[in-house]
Amino acid sequence: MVFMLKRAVCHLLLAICFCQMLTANSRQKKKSMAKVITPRSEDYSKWYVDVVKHGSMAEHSSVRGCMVIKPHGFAIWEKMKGQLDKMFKDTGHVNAYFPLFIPKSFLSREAEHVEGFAKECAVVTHHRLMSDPNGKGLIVDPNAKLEEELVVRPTSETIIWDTYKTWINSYRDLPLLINQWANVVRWEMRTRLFLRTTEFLWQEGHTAHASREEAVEEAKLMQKIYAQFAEEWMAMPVIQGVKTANERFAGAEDTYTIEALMQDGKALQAGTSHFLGQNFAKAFDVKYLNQNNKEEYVWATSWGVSTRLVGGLIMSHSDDDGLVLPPKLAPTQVVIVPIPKPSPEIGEVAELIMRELKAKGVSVKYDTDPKKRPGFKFAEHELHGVPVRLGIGKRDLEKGQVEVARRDTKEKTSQPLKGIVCYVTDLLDEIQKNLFDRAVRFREERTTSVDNFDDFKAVLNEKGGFVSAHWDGTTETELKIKELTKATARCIPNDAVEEEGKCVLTGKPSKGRILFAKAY
RNA sequence: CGGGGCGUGGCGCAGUCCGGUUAGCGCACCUGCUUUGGGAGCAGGGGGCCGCAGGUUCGAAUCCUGCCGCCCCGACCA
Repeated sequence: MVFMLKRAVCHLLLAICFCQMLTANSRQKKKSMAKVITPRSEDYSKWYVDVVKHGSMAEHSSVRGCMVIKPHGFAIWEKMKGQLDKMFKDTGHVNAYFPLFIPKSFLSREAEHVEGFAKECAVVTHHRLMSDPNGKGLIVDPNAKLEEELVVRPTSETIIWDTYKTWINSYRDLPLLINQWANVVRWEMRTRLFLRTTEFLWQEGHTAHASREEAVEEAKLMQKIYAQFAEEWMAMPVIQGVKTANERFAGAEDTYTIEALMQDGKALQAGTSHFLGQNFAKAFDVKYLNQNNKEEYVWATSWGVSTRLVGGLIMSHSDDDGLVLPPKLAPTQVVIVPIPKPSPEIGEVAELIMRELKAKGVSVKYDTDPKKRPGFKFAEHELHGVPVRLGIGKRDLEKGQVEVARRDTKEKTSQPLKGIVCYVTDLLDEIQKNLFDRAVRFREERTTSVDNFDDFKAVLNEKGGFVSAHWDGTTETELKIKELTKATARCIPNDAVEEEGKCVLTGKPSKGRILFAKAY
């Protein structure tokens, strides 16, 4: 009896303590944790814009559809660019630069290519402005009309193949493996920060080869490189596959793609590599003399990834507290926050840690801003996606430890100062891996095989993600599916197995499954 | 191009329906003091042709007409 009473009292005490903790907690929350990010569950689009904004990635400019990439966002792009550029060069490519302007007539040389891009081109018609004779401001000088209008490049195949014509004469000039980093303009009707802007930054590789086989091999190689980059650096798992005829690049014989799945269950085409056959060689009359002194058209590829990848990066890992960046692409990998403010003692320890981390190639910052308090800094670095935060205060120094907070799981632990550098470098590796594994798990949960159209629709509506289904191989069916479900054929995966089946829509025979999804 | 929304100090908004002191509030900024282990408090201070152009009126951020711009949702696309 006494025992039971004791227990009851004990419970009561516990309950009271718990209550107090709760109130204290929620009071604190209400008072200090000003949430600036709309939760994903509430409004995914708004969440995305909030993360971009508060992560200091980019903002809308005063020009419709165009964004300003801010230093933090640009630093991430620069890291991506640096790694990709290295991978291109390691596989024998060199960089060059071709003009922003393309004569209008060039674009029409390759029939399908025009068809694909004509509707979204910005066109330069004049080369001079003048004061408005009727008042203030400037007008386009009607006397300064261009003889041939210039198109702002939506992609550079035409201007590049016009140039290659003069560069390629013999089989000795092949293969020609060139890449350019550039901006392009596509006048889209609807834009979204990073994912689809009127002007965007990208790289475009354009290669010329002596044989079909070699060109196909090149296109596939670049797909592999993109996939490797996405997975190892962005921690963004991708499906490698080939596009259906309908989704193919305008002017290509085959388009190889990497497709990623975003947290809202929509697919993102993250990079494409095209086997162009001899289409552009024929359109621009690019021939070479083979070893038998016979003229032949060259075989071509083109491949590109853009600042859209940054959007993919954000939507793969970030959460309701802001950006989450994979350590390999984070401009700052570790931040040290003095608690409550910088002091000589903390500074000494911070300098020591920084020196050792930098020696190991880790980018680290010591946040000495005296005007911001620790809590503010915590929130700010979380919004910016800094993978690891070290908190050092007087209590830590006394115990010879530091507080380690990881951004991906938001776990906080105290670690001994001794060996902290190894701990942190290991932790960065672990975070990189965890982000990738987490994204793979998410994609697996959101990839569903279906065998009839009712299930197909139900899966798309209820859980989204990739739907793996049989398809009869016709564009007609593909379009019908799109009309009925808004889902598009993302790709025929490279690792698809041969499997007899029936088309999910028409019931006609099919030899394998392909992936469908609603897409960005 | 259709549908919706918005335009007011650097940023975010209220005020507009129903016209009437000196156009408010929060954040940020400047000064000072007190603070500092999860977005500090107090006091004082600076900053506005209310998107543009006409009109109605004694009087317009507010009403009317026209224009411009941006965002969101769709159709087109990376």
